[in-house]
Amino acid sequence: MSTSDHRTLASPAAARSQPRCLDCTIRLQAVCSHADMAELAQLERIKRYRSYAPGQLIASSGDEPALVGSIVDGVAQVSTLLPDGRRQMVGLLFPSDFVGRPGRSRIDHDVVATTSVTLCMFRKVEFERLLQAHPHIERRLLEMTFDELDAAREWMLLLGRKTAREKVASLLLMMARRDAALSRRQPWDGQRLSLRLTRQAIADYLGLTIETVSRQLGAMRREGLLSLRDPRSVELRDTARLARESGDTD
Amino acid sequence: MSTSDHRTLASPAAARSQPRCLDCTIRLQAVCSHADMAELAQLERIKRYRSYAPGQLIASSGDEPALVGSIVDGVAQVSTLLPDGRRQMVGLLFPSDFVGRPGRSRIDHDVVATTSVTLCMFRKVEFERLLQAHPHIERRLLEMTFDELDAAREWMLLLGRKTAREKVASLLLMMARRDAALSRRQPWDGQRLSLRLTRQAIADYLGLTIETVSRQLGAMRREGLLSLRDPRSVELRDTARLARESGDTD
DNA sequence: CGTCGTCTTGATCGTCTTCAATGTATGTGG
DNA sequence: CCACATACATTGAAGACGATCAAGACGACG
Repeated sequence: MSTSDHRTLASPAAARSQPRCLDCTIRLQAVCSHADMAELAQLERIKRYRSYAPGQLIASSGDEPALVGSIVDGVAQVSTLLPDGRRQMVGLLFPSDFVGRPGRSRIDHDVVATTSVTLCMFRKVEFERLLQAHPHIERRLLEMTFDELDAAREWMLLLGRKTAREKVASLLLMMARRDAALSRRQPWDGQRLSLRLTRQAIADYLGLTIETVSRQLGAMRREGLLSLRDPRSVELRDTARLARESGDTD
Repeated sequence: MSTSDHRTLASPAAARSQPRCLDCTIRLQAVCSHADMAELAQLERIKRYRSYAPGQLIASSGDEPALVGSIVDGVAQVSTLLPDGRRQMVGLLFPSDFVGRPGRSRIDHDVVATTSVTLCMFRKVEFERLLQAHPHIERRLLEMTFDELDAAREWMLLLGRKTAREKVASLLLMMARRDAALSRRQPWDGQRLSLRLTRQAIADYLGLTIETVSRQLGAMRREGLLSLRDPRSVELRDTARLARESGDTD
C-alpha cells in the first residue's frame, strides 16, 4: 500500500535563463506549437521560467493556482490521494506537457517534480485571454487534452485488468518507447533506461506495492528479460518477450 | 475475468423526429451549450438524429468514423479490450456527453449502447469546419474534455487503490449522485436507483469479476446498506454509511 | 416444458499484500 | 576514519482478498 509522504512546498528556485521561443526545445510539441510569429511574440512577452528541485511540490490538491505552463525539462508526477493515505499516480508529465487548467480554478491532484523540472509559465488570467484571442493555441490545447485522456484510459485498462507482471512490463515498454522515439526508433535489445522513479512512485503508478514491483523486476532479471545496472537503471535484454509479457499483444 | 462479447453492428434505426435545438433537452449542457443563435441555426442545418438499440455497437475500435455527436437520450459504454478478451470500461456516457474526436481519425475504443440511445450527430468534417469558425463551441468541447479527463483520473484511483467493497460503494454513490443532481439534491435514504448495467458491465467498469460484484451487493443487502428490488434496481438504505464505505471520506 | 441469459452462491486456489528482517548507498558528526 | 542515521530497495514467510471453477436459481420467451 502506498504511503502518504509529505513533501516540502518551498518556493521555486530563481528563474534560469529563458531561451527565446524560437530556440525552445519543446517548440514543436508544446501548447505553443501551432502558434504563428505574432502569437509567439505575445507568449514571449508574458512567459517566465521557474525551476523545481526533485521532490518539490509544483501544485497541491485544493490549490487555486494562478499559473499554468509547459514542462521544458524534467519529469513531474500527478497523483491523487485517498483520505487514509493510499496514493495513485494518474499521470506522468514529460517535456512539452502542459500543467494547469485554463478556465478552472481548483485543482484536485498533487503535482510533484520527479527530477529537476523547469517550467515555462504564464499567469493563468493572461493565458486565458490569449486563448480567447488565438484559437491556434486553444486548438492545440484540445489536441493535447485528447492525448492525455487517451493515456488515462490506456492506464485504466492496465490498472483494472493487468497482472503485476504485465503492469511492470507495460511501464518499462512505455518508457522504452518514449526514449526510443526521441531518435525515431523502436525499443531495441540493449537499450538502457533510466527509470527516474523510485520504487514507491512506480508502485503508485501501477497500483501495486513496492515489494511486488521489486519482486517482478527481480524475476525479470533472473529470467534474462533485463538487467538492473542499479535499482533505477535498466538494460533491456529481450524486448520482444517483454512486449509479449505486457499483455497488449498475443 | 471479463468476457469478450461480440455484439452486432447493425445499422441504426431510422432517425426519430428531431426537436429544434431551442427545445432540446440537453441544450444547456451539451457541446452546443455556449452557442449563440447564429451558431445554433448552423447546427440545426447539419444535425441528424440516430437511434441505437441496447447492446448495439455505436463505434468499434479501429473504425474511422465519419460522424461525431451528442448523446440526447440513453446511456452508452466506452470500453477497451486486451487481445485475450479481458475488457475494461473506460467511460460511461450520459445525455449531453459527446461521442467522437474532432481532429482525430481512428478511435481505439468500442462504444456500445447500454440502453436505447439517441444521438444528435454531425458529419465529422462539417463539425470540424464549424469548430474552426465558432470558438464558442470549441471552448465548450475543451471544457467537456477536461471533465472527462478528471472522471478518468478519479476512476484510475478507484481501479488502482480501492477494495472490491469500496469500488461497488463508489459506483452506487456515483450513480445516486447523478440521479439526485437532476432534482438538485444529494443522495437520500430510500432513493431508488436503476443500474441499467448488467453485472458484467459493472464488473468491467470496476475491474472485478461478476461473482465479486454479486457477492458485494449481496453482503451490502444483508448488512442493511441497501435492498435489491431486482438485480438491476437498488434502493439505498444508508447513504451515510455507503459514503464511508466508498473510501473517499474518513 | 425446455432453453437461454443473467445472477447468485459455494468451495478452492493463487496472486498480491502485509509484516518483518536484511541489505545497500549516501551523508553526518564525533 | 568510523559509528550511526536515513532513505531506498530487496527478500522471506504468512495471510487475505479476489479470481476461478462449478452448480444451481430465476425469469423471459419460444
